[in-house]
Amino acid sequence: MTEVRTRFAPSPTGYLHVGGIRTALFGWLLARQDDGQFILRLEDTDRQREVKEAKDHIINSLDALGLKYDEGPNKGGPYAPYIQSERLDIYHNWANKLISSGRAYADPYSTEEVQAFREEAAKNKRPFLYRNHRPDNPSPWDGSTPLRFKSEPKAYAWHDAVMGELNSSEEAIDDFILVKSDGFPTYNFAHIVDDCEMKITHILRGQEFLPSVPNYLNLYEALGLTPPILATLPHVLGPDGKKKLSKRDGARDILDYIKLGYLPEALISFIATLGWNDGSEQEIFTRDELIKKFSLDRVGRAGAQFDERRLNWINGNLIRQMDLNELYNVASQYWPTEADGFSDSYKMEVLGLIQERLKFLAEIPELSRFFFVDLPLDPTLISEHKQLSKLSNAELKEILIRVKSSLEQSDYTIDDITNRLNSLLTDTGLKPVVLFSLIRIATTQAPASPSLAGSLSVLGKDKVNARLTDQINNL
RNA sequence: GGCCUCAUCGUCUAGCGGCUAGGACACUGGGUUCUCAUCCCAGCAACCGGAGUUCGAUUCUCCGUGAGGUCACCA
Repeated sequence: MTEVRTRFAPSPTGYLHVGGIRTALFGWLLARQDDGQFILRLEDTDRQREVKEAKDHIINSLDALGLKYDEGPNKGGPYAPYIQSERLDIYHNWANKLISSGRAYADPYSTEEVQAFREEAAKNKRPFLYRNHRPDNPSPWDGSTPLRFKSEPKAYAWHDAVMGELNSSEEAIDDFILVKSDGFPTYNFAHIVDDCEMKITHILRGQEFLPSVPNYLNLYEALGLTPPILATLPHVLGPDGKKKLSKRDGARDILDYIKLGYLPEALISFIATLGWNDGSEQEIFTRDELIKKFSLDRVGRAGAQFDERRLNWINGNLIRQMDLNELYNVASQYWPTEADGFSDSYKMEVLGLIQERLKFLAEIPELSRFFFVDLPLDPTLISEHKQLSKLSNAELKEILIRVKSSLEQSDYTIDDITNRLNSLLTDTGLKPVVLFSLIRIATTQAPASPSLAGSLSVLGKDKVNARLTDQINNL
């Protein structure tokens, strides 16, 4: 058995979204689990749509997710170059083979003429097939016109590693363009040549290519090649649950998720389980588990809707499981500017308190700001509180004064603060909802915060005192 | 319109002839001395329709229906 060689072959026309990454991930998993090779190949044969920065952006995206490729641009390998625009002579060699075997010919028609054929077919409600207009005696190809494949229409039945047994009728076969008049090959031609040259064993790609597969099979035959294993991945659907996820409809750049503080491991697990599972009731998989367990025949055949809420759950789950030091390291760029100048140990304590409520790292500022800066007094926190609003300012003030005098004597360990809070509860006879809510509001001025004793302990005596005083003076 | 693919809770899915159709996310209710969150418990919620095969169909077959994809000198 030859080693597994999979490839991810995006065209550098923009960023990568969840759908594209999933194709890359599955190929990567296949290669890793078999100790094979994962290849990145850039399919830049459309010079109009090419975006300059896209190449680096794609490479950065794979890198951010830890999907390292063994061969590809910036890396090299035994079948370099891995950028199609640098392989033009290879495609022309293969094209010449087809010309000599009589399986390719110069397209004699202008774009307008072909368009006219197409419209005529549409008017007659007939499917348009270029081969119905195939010229009898085409002139030799001089490269100034498209080179077309001379197809041999027939029905096909083939096996797809995901979809199972597929078949097509001869209407699916047509004379498609191999080489464009600008000398660049089409995807339809170039990918077949490259996959052969690069010894690719599995082709993974989206469902949108399914209607073209019969044409590819026809071309493989004309070239005398055995097709690799074909695997068609169903689309990842957008939020509406119907159409495939697309940049046009606002699909997010995968790097945006990274910037928001989604962990690569969470993204990997989430994306892998979009259409795949191992049959057990496990919900989250580590990278190693995926490598061990992934298989194409357990990939679902229906499109899967992309649901960010599930991603949030996975990410929050992994954040909670992380060791605090480890979390602190990955969180370093997410602190609010107000945190500048605070010590690592202080920030680490803050992080420890908010860890369990983070869904993604970019939430750190809103959840932690009051630990670093005194927020302005917000009277509505009291006036709109269903219990506190019943008390007069004088009563509130009296309670806070007692709190303050007790806490002034605390050593500010969590245990001591907890004990003092409990004593205050019995001494004042107040219900927890009244006493604790008041203290929390006075010391944070935030609608939500971590546990009271923990927050007070981290804030420290000076800040707590000052904030209590401020609240008392403004009642 | 032709060709192709798909179809289980709102969402991701398990199921590969016999199950009270399972799990998770989300949602709702309750508990954990304040809030938000975590955690625990409970609840809500699905086999697109119709034939056929079979003792028995979510599962197999066919026909519908619905959804999507594709019919480029884009990939």
